[in-house]
Amino acid sequence: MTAGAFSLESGALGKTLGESVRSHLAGLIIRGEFKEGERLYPEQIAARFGVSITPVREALMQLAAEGFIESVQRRGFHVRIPTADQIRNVWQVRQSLELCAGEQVIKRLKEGTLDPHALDRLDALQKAQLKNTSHMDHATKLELNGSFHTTIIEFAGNPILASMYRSLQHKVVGGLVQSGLDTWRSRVEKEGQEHKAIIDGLRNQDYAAYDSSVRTHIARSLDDALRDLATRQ
Amino acid sequence: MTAGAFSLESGALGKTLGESVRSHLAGLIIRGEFKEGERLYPEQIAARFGVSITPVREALMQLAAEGFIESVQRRGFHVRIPTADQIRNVWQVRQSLELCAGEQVIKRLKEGTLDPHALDRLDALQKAQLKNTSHMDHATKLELNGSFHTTIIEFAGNPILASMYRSLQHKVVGGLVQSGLDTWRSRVEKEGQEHKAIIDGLRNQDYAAYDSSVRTHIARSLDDALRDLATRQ
DNA sequence: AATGCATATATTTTGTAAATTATTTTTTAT
DNA sequence: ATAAAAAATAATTTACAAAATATATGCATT
Repeated sequence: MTAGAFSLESGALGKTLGESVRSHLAGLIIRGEFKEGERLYPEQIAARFGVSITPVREALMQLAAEGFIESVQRRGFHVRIPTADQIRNVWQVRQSLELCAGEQVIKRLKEGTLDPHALDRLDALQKAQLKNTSHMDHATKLELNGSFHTTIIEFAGNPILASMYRSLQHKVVGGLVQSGLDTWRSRVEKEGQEHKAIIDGLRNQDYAAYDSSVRTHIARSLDDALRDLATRQ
Repeated sequence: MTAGAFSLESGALGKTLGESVRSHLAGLIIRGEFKEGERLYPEQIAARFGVSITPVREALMQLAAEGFIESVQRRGFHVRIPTADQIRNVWQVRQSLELCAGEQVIKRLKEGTLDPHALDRLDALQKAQLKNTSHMDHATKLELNGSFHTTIIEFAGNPILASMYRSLQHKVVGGLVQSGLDTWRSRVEKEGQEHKAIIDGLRNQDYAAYDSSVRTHIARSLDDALRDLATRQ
């Protein structure tokens, strides 16, 4: 009877309260609303959202399982601060999964399970990235960049691979840093060329070419990520 | 079946109740105590363990996040029934991660970060697998088999890779089937040879050889897994 | 007087029980 | 036989209680 008294905005359609809290918090973390290493107090969050502690706790544990935040026994939840080694490790696995995806995409192209026109979406993404970089906020730029890789992963047609890749991305959201615009612009150029090489590898169904362009791209991307991390300190 | 008391306190030092319940349940699932697709009722489990529902729910959600079981909104928790496609997908990612690990292990051997004697542990595991297969229960056999691959993953020195590999293994525990002893014996022979080839690839620091022996092994292993699945229906 | 240890207190996490909400099944009426 | 309504079942959430940890305070010792 006292139902619907709370005002936890946005699509709470058939979702549980814990789920709503989870997606809200994930959004806040991605937007960098919390400082790195900041502790998240269930009680405060509960008060902020106008719900009790249980669903908040549920959400926090879920986020910890997904790698968004870190949970220490009896010592609460903290926003992850990835170390250089962790970033290297994530990039290493990322490379492995992207190689796996490409191998699969090429296989599917060859056996006709995947329409070659699907690759046009990659072209579109690559071009969208090259223009309009100035009036985009950090989150959008990162999202656009991420979409390119996520799309390739999706084309592999392996949901388990996709979910693994996603959870990998979550592990570093706390470490993504706002780079200066000048830095960004030169990066976009390189990234554009590298992405183009990756698309070509897929389109020509040439795994060797795909393999080497992915490795080049990942290596450069790792360098940038490590540089960003060092800048923050 | 016996509604006897489960001693959760055993060695529960520093662990929370939810954690104890989680590991107990994980053990039960691995041992095949639950039927495939069986629904897990929090209330029943709580009664069985003599605790309240909250820690049980916590454990179930944790297990769902790890891929042990499946959770459907408002419809409870179920033991996963992997489909043939899911098994294929898992094996595909498994292969990718094992290739990544091997590449890293060889790199570490070359740069001297990993002692070549570490590989002796793989020899030991391989030999242990070949003998004493008759008086081992299913779980032990699977564990021994799994250890071989897990050890290689560990040698890569990438905790994130290791945790991904682990969660991948969880995704199929519900689908592991008790094979007949005769079937098993012939399998062990093949597996032994394949594992030997994999070790050789690493020891010779020959990635191409490692790559092809892993692919051969995974392909054969996938065939067996799919055959097991088909046997059950 | 300063430092280290021990105890006490306050804060936070974890666990319980009960209430609420959603879903499924059964019953009843058309 | 079908559809609607009510009851039963089970998941979710809340509020409250307990357990555990960190922090602060005080006393003793050097």
